Amino acid sequence: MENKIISRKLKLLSQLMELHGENSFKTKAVANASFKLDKLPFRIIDKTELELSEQQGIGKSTAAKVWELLNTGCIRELEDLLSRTPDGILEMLTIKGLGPKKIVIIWQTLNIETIGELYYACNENRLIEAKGFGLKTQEEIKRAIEFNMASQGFFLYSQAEKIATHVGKELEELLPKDCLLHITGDFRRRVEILSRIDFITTATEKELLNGIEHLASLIKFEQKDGHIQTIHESGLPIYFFISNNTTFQRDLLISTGNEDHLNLLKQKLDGDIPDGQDEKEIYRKAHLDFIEPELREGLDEIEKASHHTLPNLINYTDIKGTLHNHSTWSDGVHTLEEMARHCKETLKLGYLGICDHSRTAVYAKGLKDEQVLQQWLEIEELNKKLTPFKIFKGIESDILSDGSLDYPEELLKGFDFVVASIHSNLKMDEERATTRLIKAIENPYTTILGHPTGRLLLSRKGYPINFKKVIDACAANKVVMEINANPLRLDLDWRWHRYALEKGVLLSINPDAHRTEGLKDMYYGTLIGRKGGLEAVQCLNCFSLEEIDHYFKTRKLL
DNA sequence: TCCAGAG
DNA sequence: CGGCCTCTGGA
Repeated sequence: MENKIISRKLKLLSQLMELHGENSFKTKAVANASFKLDKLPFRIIDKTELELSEQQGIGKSTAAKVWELLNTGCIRELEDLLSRTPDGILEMLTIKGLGPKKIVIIWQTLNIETIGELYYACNENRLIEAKGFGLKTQEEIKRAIEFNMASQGFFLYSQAEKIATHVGKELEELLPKDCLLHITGDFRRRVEILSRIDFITTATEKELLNGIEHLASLIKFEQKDGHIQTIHESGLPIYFFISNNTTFQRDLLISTGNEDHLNLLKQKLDGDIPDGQDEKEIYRKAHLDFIEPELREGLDEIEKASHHTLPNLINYTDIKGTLHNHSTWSDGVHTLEEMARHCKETLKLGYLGICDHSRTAVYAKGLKDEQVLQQWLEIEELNKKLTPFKIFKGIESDILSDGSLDYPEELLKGFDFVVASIHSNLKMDEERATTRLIKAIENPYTTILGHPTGRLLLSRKGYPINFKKVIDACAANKVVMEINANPLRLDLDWRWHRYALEKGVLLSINPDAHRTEGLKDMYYGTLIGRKGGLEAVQCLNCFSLEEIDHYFKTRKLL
């Protein structure tokens, strides 16, 4: 990913050089080299240094040639040019529809240097003045910019978590020992995408400011009424709310929110929210059971808390195994054995479901029919070696456009379980996408419906589906729904967990891991499952090895 | 991932 | 009209 962006940048820079009338041989050399870089494993350590690896079948001579091209003077000129190139120009590369060539044209003819100016030009109908741009392209670019703006300023929970942990730890050291510092706000409620992080503290404003000033990662700060606003170097705003020892628990609860939840809570209390020893006591004063922060969304949680029917939320330690993972058989990074040993030895899990891509997914080296049989042999061998740990024979079978799975029945029969998911033809309307999914759900060999909407948070909207119909179909056909635990997906969305659970649908927290480290993503899946109200007993991979083995076997007999 | 085809 | 750039969709 990063490689691609860098090589596109190099391409852009070489275009710019051409326009600036630099030595054309060198320009060509750089253009050539940067073109080849698309295919090379490389990494820029700083602006002047490239690291070329000899692995992955790239010959030494090719590597050396590229290295030389980029090292003999070209880099210096590039660097020079880079310093003269407005930041906005490079940023334009992030807009869909704009590559190096087009950006240079826009820059040269319209003198546009930032995305803002570009957007403005689109609105003023000026972009069509540039050669090669028509009304249609102008509209496309405008739409692309709008999409970028909409997702800009938002961060994935997983990204925010890294920042929050880091800042929290560092700041704790800088504040007086007896100070409380607690994460709060949307983050505490485990909202999947965030526009800022909130902390609350009992430190005084002076102590807090002093601490913040010593944190190099917080680039600017502003004092507001009752809180301090800062911006982390990543661009994520961090707010610090100042509380005190007497009202801390109440302030924590209020800053955690959300607004709907607080309003419902106030109704229960006939007025304002009181203070307490801890949040539990505050809820008790409202005659409510303690409500976990992730459930505080103003949905049915207050109701349930008053009837003592809140779910007993799942914990990460409830997870007994993992389903839906990839290996080197398809597009994974680690071998089946490495994945299995990691599960068994490092994560102490009882089983691993391996679900490499199926034959339609050529792009992901999907398994051909006979490869499936070979993989089964390897699984059987490994199972002997690793017992009592067990690898389940699974497959992530593509749901074709008409809703069918892409292996013949005789082969599907042989799997312990089948994850069915959509990877192609994502642009269906709601009706067609829904019937496509339902047909796959009705397939007797489908055990789990994989990432139901195909969304990628902050970058791709999923295909539109009728959630109720899809969930009902899963209930009717005893199909488990995946909570894809990849922090970019978290799909099924937590807002639909309750409905699915009420219908008796089991959920499964699946990491969709393509490498051993990816298995940890089940942590994010657990958090979002908690937010959705998931209990361990309703989660397929919280089943013990014996239970899940039995589940797969009896399910197939039905 | 790669290629043909469209805009 | 051909060539060019970039995106899309199918395999």
